[in-house]
Amino acid sequence: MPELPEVEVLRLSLLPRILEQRIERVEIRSPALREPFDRRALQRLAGQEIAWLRRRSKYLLIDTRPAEEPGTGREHTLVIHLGMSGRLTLVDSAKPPEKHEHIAFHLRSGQRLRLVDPRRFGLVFCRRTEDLEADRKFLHLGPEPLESEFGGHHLQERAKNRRGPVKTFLMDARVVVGVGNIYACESLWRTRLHPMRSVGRVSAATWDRLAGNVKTVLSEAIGEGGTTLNDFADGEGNAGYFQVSLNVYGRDGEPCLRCGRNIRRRVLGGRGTFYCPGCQH
DNA sequence: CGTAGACCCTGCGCGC
DNA sequence: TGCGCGCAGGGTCTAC
Repeated sequence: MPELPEVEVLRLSLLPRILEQRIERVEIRSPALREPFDRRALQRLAGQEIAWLRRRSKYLLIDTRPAEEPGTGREHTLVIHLGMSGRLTLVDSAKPPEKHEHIAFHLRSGQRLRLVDPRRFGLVFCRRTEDLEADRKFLHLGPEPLESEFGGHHLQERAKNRRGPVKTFLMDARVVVGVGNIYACESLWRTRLHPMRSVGRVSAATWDRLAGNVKTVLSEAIGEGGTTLNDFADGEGNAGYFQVSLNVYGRDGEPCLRCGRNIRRRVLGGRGTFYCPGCQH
């Protein structure tokens, strides 16, 4: 479900609704997602209040602080990754749990923030806020694509001494974070760049255009509330609209909107890859 | 070191 | 209506 825009949309929708809320109780309903829940660490969030919401890569970061005695250095951060099928929504606490509801944070408002994730590729853990950056999950991540440090020059530098198709490269979180399968396909289409093109045979000008298109596609998707294919929803359960703006993803066999040739699908790095054989080179 | 492939898991839509 | 198959927006680990 979620690439960077979906997580950002979720962050923005949840922020005004849970900020300053006290977490009264942590309800762990399953033993594990992608990794086992650390119950003790997660239970430390009970009694904390939500200080801010951040996003790094496709991780949603919920910063908390002690509801009493603030500034004592006991700030914790709840880290949530939605995997492929995760949905994080705010519902009334009286509402009965849904199938695959693995964890819920009961708030003072009488609502609970719950994670529903059928495929269980998601991840939830808790860290001291000050230890977060050093965590293995974050240590080797590339820059945020919407920050100024990301651009054509960065891509070109990282492509040195590397081989392989440009699409796989673009989806490598050590190169740049947040670009998943949908937005990689869309960015390459806009750049007229073939997903199989070797990274060693991409010009500086093309790296520039690609980086620019990554920024454009992601920004537009955030503006449209994300892409809802099956199940994405923001914190209130609202679907996104960017799927109507998709130019190649999922359009296998349909004519290219730019040149009319039929869009093709092939598997690259184990993922369905959509491109136009007529105008992507 | 970088790269390719397997794997984790459930649900859905399709063809038969 | 039911069954089996292929497919799915992510990341990590292993073998080479």
